[in-house]
Amino acid sequence: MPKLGMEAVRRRQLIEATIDTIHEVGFAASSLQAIARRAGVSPGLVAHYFDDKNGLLEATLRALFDDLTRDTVARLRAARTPRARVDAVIEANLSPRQFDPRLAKVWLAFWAQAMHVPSLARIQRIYQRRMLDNLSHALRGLLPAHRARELAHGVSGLIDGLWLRATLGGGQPDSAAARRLLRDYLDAHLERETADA
Amino acid sequence: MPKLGMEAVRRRQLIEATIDTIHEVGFAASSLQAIARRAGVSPGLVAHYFDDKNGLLEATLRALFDDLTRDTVARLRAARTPRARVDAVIEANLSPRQFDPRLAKVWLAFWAQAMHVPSLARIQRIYQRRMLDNLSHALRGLLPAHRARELAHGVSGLIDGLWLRATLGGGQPDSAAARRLLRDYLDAHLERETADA
Amino acid sequence: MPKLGMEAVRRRQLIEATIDTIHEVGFAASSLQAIARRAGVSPGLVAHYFDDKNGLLEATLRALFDDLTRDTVARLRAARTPRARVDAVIEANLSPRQFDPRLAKVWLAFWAQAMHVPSLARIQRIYQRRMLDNLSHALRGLLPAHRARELAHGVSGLIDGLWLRATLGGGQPDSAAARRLLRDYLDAHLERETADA
Amino acid sequence: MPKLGMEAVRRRQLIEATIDTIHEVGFAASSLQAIARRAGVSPGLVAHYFDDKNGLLEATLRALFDDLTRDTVARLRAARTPRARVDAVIEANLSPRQFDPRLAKVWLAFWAQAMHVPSLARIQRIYQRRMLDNLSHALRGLLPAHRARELAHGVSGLIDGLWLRATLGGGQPDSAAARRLLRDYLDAHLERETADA
DNA sequence: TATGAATGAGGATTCATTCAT
DNA sequence: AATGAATGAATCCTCATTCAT
Repeated sequence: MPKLGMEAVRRRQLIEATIDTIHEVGFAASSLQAIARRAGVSPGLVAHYFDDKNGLLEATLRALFDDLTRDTVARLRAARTPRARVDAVIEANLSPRQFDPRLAKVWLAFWAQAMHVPSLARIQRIYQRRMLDNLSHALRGLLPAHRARELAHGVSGLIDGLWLRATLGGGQPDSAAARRLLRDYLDAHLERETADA
Repeated sequence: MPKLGMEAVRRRQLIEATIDTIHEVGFAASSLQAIARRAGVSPGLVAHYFDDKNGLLEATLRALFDDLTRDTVARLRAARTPRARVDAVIEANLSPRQFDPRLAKVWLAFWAQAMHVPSLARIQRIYQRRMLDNLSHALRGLLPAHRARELAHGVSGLIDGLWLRATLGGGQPDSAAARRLLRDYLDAHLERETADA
Repeated sequence: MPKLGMEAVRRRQLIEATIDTIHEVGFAASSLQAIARRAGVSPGLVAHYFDDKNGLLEATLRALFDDLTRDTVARLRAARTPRARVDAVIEANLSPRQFDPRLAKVWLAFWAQAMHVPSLARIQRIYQRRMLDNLSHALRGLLPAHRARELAHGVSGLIDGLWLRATLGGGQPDSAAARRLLRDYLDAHLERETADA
Repeated sequence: MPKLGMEAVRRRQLIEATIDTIHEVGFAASSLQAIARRAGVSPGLVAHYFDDKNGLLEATLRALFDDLTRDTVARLRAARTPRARVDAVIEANLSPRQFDPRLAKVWLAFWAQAMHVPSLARIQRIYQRRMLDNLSHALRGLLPAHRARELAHGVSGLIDGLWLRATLGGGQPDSAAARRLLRDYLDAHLERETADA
């Protein structure tokens, strides 16, 4: 059975199984055995590819994160105006994909765990920082620096909060409603700033 | 020589120990033995007062929740205008107490766990629903019903999001900054609605 | 089932089971499960009384050591002359009990292990040092200090070597033969020293 | 591109890695993967050359043993008198090489293990028997047969005991001191036997 | 010849829970 | 009311071994 180049396949397989398992039984009940069974491999194989359970968890969070990053980067690259760049960040983070319970529950489980596992905390901080920076930078095309920074905090807070409530609450508000609320939020604040000037 | 009122004392003792333990080692590593040791009682005692581990966890979340509810109710009772009632909800949910890592981390751990434990999910849904209702109701004094509902979603999302980012991110933004952002958010939207009229 | 004061009983029970297990299957194959099964208790109980496997092993070696120490002390106390004190040490260390394969194999397994486990190495060093000191001290009643020290090295070496060969070799020489060889060794050297003078 | 004579190289490589590993982490912790890693080969290769772990261990002990045998034979061949032959055996078994911790610890680990592994026990018995025979034979040139046999037991016991204490005890007595003690032992006993006659 | 993939059993340990006292 | 003894299942992980390439 041992074919060459299995590594990439097996890693992907195990990461997907980890996501599915956490989704179904929760973080605390996600044992290596359960994950391996779902992936259709023996539990010992995890050590072969990820050293230990923590290695697998870290790789899984990183995979989620990289996926979101790729989406964000693609949307940013296509945006031509400051406002379009702000919208790009919002669209990426509140896309239907991010509201898919399979992924959303896993993200949340990792956020809770990150507070006690350094390797996860590192990834989490990068996520948080990057969203803020992307928004700040885009908003600086529309507002003075300190106002841009402040509004970036508001936007990222609203993004995460709406996503959190949807994830916890069983779908309300959904992706579309969340994006609408964010557009409103932006419109209200940008109009106001303009009026001030 | 059973002392009177021992029950309340012991229950409080164990709930506090649960909070401290989750705060320090995380949800997954919070064993009954660890909690009992911290409370200075034997592990068997948990069964006596809470049936089993889940009972203790549920009681702990409920204690956190009741505390927040009491604070909210008190502030609402003191409010005299619709806007003051909205502010009361915001103040309660973004008070420095809610930013205390000892409590915040535990809340978050419970939110993540709630998705897989019905008894916790029930409390979580009540929390989410109640905040929305309180805000909706207050805002209906200022806006048409459907706009009030929508703004309530925004406000509660922003509350939870700012709190989440602060909890995960090590204190930024803090309680005061979060409340300022919410006041801004309200001002911007209420001005706009008024201008529309 | 849980009676008070079980601790001493259980500890003894588990230590005896450890000795029997190492005797029968060797150190490397002595799993906690095997030991617990032989003691008639569940594997989890080991943690209750000895923290972990190492704690049990350490307690076992210490029990062997204390037993030998008690025997040695009793014999030394009864000895009235320097030569009698030397003989006491020899008798204790080469008594039939020390040639009992059940104990001898376990001692040897521990000596081998001690080189890699600090907690065992400490006990081993005390054993080695104490035999040497007891012999040196007794011989100083018969010889000048530096000769006493040297002869003590020879006697303790011969004690351990004869015991080792008997343990490894299936009984040859036995306790009686070993003690005879040591008497000869002492006689030859003491005569010689006296003749020198 | 299979190189010629690869077999001997690989076998030697693996045996050396086994010795180093046992020396560093002890017998119980010496896994095949650890040994293979140190040898710079894959774990599967062990099966190729030694069938299984036990085969590798047996080959390692045999290598140690053959080395000692070669040294002993060479010294015996050079000896011209009975006493010189006795000294040859002592010199070989108490040479500085035998006090090198790298080898000494491994010998001891094997002795302990031999009591439970027949293939090792066989080698161990040959070692023990051969030393005794070599000494007996040489001493029969100086003493009556039954006295020669008895003294041979003493000498071999003292050899093993001094070596054991040095190995366990961190260097005391060392090779030179041990050989001196054995010379003394022989002198004292031979003088005495001669005087008796 | 040699590798790396893969297994599955077995290791120590921890855990929630139960129960006699 | 409260304890400490005890269990047995489940945890993660490591191991010797096998096999296709």
